[in-house]
Amino acid sequence: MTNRPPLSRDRVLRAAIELADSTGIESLSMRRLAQELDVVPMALYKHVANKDELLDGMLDTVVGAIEAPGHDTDWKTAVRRRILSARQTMLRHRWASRAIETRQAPTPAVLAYLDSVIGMFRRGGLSVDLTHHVMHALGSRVLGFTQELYTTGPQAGPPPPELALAFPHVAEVAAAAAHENGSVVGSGCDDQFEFEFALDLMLDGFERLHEQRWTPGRS
Amino acid sequence: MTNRPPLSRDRVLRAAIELADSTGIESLSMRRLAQELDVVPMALYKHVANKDELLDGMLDTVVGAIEAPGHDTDWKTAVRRRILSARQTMLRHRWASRAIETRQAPTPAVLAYLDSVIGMFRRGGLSVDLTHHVMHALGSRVLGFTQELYTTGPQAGPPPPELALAFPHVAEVAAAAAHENGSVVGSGCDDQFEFEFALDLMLDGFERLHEQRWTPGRS
DNA sequence: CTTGACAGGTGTACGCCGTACACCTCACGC
DNA sequence: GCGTGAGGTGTACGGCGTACACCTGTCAAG
Repeated sequence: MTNRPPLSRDRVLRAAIELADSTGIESLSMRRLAQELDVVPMALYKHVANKDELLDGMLDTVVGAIEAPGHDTDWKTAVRRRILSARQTMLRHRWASRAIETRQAPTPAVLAYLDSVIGMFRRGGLSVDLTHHVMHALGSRVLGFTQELYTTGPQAGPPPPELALAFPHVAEVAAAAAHENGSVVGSGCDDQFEFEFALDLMLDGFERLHEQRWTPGRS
Repeated sequence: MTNRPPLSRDRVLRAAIELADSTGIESLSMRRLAQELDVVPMALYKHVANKDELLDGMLDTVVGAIEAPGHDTDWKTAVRRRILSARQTMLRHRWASRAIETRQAPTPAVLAYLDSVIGMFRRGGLSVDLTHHVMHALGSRVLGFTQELYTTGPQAGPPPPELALAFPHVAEVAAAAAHENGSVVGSGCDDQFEFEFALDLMLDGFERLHEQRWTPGRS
């Protein structure tokens, strides 16, 4: 009827992100999104496979937009900058953190982001083992919010080779995790160990702050 | 028809938890739950107000079941035990962590649990300020998983008095947070500060581990 | 014993959701 | 001129939460 611009996967994703930003992820429905695009609901399915795939696409778009800082400093401030940058992105799209946790498998953009952060630790000289546990300790704080990111799915021990090429740092850490505990088969990391690693790290930090009479003025 | 035991709020909650445990929270519907209880869907509404209230009830039930350890040790091991105990509970009900994050207001049982953990820090001598930031740093790790627990809702500055009576430690920390930043009105804590506090705490911990050549053998 | 109130289970119906499937339309290469 | 395929449409189905009117059995008051 009206002369509206033709749909495209990109336009669909963009509109979906905008809609989720403004009205919340829970009220993002295919029908509502179609209406926003002045189109019949089924038209969307010519551009995204289904709602899950739509969410994956939205997530990949926003995570892919996290800006990467330069590598011109020490690993600690580089990581700090990258994570705070991720946080800014996540604050702009508050539905994203929940959506990431809900997905069962990380999207390529999330994997790429993790790979880049792991790379920072490795370039800083941290061992593969330490880097692995450090990532668990950060949890989803690495993405600018807080929650368990590495769900212990039934993934096999060794990573498939094509993943190793695309995300070398992820693959390296995953391989080390598979070796560290005795069995080659199995989920690869000891959840309980990771949890206690992070917990003790924080409790030790709290204790240190307490002993040195920490006050809000200076961390 | 058959002589089945009469419904009750408790039986409904119990069945809902069992169903969520076995088939996942996403496939827990009022209709499915009613069918499990051999009852017509609308019968449930005589015992729970609606699905949200059902979820709150389920959450309160499982969080209320976290066992409280004795106070016969230092604060650090006491907190450690309590959190690991919470983790065991959360692992038994894997839907619970996601559900807690989804709720907008913490249920009474969650508040009571937070209050007890805050009490441990305070009894250990940590200042109100430090305790406040420490709770933010722990995030939802304090409940045995990882994610942001203290959503920055539009809550007013000073806590209502009845809350102060029921959860004195929560109230104390909330009051301190309201004072710490200049304005009495407003959300009470500086999200960015809390995030960086926790992030730096962990990065400092990582650095310390790296410098002392940490290996998986000993934390 | 009658009655009437009330707690608790029922049946129907509405508006939302995701999406399968058949269809229409129209630009474009042959 | 015509097939073909990309892209938008219309209808329909099964599932969801739940409003609302209804029925039924229990039990205290009269």
